[in-house]
Amino acid sequence: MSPDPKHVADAELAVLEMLWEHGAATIRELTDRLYPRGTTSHYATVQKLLERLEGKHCVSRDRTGFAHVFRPTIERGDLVGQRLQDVAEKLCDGSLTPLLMHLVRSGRLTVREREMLRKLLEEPPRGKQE
Amino acid sequence: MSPDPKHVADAELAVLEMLWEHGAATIRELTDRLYPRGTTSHYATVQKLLERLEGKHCVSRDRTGFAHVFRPTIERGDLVGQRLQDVAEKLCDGSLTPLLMHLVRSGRLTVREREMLRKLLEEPPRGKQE
DNA sequence: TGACATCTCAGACAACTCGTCTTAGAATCT
DNA sequence: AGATTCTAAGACGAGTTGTCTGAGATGTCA
Repeated sequence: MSPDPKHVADAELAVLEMLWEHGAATIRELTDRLYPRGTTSHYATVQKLLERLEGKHCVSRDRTGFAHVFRPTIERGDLVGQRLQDVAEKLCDGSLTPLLMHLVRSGRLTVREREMLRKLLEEPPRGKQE
Repeated sequence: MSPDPKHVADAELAVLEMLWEHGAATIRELTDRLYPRGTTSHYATVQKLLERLEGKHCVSRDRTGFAHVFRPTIERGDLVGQRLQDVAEKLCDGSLTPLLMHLVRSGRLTVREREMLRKLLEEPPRGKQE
């Protein structure tokens, strides 16, 4: 569906974080948060970043009002999944297994986290069959 | 100690893959593998990629012979770890746990992978081995 | 020994990304 | 009307990436 999951740059991500936190916001609101005491330039920067995020289908733009209102169209988890997939494709022939191995081995999980993971693994057998 | 884990680009990665596969090789050998029927330009390309990989401390160069011999100084797993850490830092406040959670929850794992993960979670009671 | 092949080294080059910034003009407010 | 705030369009420098050129050193061989 989404034709091209393009990479989200750092400054773009900072804007996205703000949107995740607030749900919806105008350029002005985002600028005030990201660059307190921000100048016209900063405003334009946020504007450009949002334009690019829109092009990457990461935010939606409501053009009905005077000032457009932006909303995130993806969640943090989506981005995480996309990046993990990237790593797997570039380094592991597309397989997520090596990532799993690495995470479990060097992720240094607490007892609590291990327990939670074990529970997660019991529940849904709705993975791919293969 | 390693001052800057710089990002390894795609073409550089292709060279690294060859080195992982063969252990050690000259520019000529790598060029012949990567660009069969390669021209002088391709040779120079591989040369430049190796130079950059050396700068990123991903390969070592043996200058004793006429033709230098290159060897990988990192493994695939190191690169995987580095990239996972990148994702964690950019998106999850530096913690690797959310990545693991995401993999388990997102249903992209095969039954086989879930089984492996379950086993991994049983085994080591605590701590890292060395 | 001289011709020639192969190597290293240094750097140019275009395309692209990224964060920033300027300008022009339209819509809104007081 | 005049000042403010918005959108839209694009320029800009810096950095990365993959490719390529040329010069000069070192090797091989008739």
